[in-house]
Amino acid sequence: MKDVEAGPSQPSRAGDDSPAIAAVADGLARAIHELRLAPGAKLGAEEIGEIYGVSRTVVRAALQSLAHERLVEIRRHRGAFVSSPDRREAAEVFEARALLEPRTARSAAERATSVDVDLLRRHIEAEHDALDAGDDGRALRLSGKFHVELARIADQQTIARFIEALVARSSLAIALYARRPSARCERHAHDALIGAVAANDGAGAEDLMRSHLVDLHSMLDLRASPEAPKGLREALLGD
Amino acid sequence: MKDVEAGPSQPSRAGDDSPAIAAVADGLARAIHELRLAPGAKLGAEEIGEIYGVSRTVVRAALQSLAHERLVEIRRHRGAFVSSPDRREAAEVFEARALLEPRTARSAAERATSVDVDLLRRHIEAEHDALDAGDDGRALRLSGKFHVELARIADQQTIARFIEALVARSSLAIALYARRPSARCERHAHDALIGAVAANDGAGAEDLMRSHLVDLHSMLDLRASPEAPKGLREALLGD
DNA sequence: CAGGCAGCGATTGGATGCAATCTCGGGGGA
DNA sequence: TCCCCCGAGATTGCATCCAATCGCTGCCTG
Repeated sequence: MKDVEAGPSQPSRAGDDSPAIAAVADGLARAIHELRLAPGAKLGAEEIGEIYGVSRTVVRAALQSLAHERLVEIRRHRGAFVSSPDRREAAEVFEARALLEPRTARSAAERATSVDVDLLRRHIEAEHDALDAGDDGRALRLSGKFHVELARIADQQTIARFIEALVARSSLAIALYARRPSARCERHAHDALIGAVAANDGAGAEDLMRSHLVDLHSMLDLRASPEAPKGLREALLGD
Repeated sequence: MKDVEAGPSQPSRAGDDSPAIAAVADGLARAIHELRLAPGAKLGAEEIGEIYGVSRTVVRAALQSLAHERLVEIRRHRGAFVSSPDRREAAEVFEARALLEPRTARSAAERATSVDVDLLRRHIEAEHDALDAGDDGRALRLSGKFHVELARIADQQTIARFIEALVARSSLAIALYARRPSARCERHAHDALIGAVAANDGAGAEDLMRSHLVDLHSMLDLRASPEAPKGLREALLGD
């Protein structure tokens, strides 16, 4: 399972940042992705540095890296916080995914070899295990990694990187705006996608991915107010 | 012209990095975008800090920001260099643009108001001026900004940011692999696009953008050898 | 004379220190 | 009683400083 955890490919920051910076950024990114760090949570530089045993310089670099991916938000002289995208941003993330992923899934299906399919199957297996174990956070992260892996099979590193960022932000959107915390429907969608990929059915994979994204999007409540502090009265009496 | 230079919107780093960092990163990005800094050029931290009157800390942050956009490449203990994408990466950039931009151009055309069209017209005008003045670098940068502006008119900040990064890397690809340095054909393409946008012709804008991107892509020589265009040095030192 | 290797200079990576700014709590005034 | 103002504490931003690593020059050896 560990091979699936780390993934056969971690180009996220391996080529760019220093190992120390990458380690901190990766740890934070994983925590955010698994929703162990909720949107809006404060990320104190000193505290993180103490946890990881590095100086604030390294933490700072890691936070800036994450800020560039819009995973954290840095406010001058205020510190870093886990990004909490408003409904508009969340909608934009899914619009971008709708543009990128279906065609990428088609390419992946057309190019996939048996080892690629095996990798995806192991991925799904780990995802199911996490779901059955009740570890929703890990299941969510693995579910996102599935999409990234698909883009990588499509042999599109650039797009894969975009999708990686979009998937991460999708986690935040799900955390904030999901109607139900259940991510169980992903199971079938990903299974079906693997089927199309294994059969090298490009068109099928494209369609499945499109509908899968529509499902994901419709699972969120992205209408109306971004913050919704309309009236104190309704806010307090309503719920 | 200055309004077009700076643009009505610079969300590039305004919200994220500190002003000093953003200034350095922006200056470097502009120089790279205008090809005043050739791919492979070394970016010494000390020198840049002296130029901008800031410490290496700030320069370092700016370089890391640019590295995250794949505009510069940081090699451990070796320094930062202007990224020189190989043909594969260049092709990927255009694949990604082909996925994102046509649909975005459609949305832009459908949503564009008269002020948006005016903005685009001023943009084109500045681009033509730069071309006539022989300032190919500025023309190239403005030409890219046109695409970003279109995405912004489409009201898609997330996609606009992706396109911004892709356009910047396209400049590098053009610098490395352009068959002819002429960017004159963009003139007509952008003019035609403005026409479709002004007429709120979404489908037309989408088609025009698609063919425009095909033209751009085919203007490059992305076949065969991944490297060794000029210096033995880079060819043998690899990647 | 060519190839390998050790020492040196230069540059980067990271940690610490100081100034600037924001948050939070208490006191005064309306 | 409520609101506004202000001072202390804490945190960030940036500059400076030290250590680690790389490239280069010169020497030695085969």
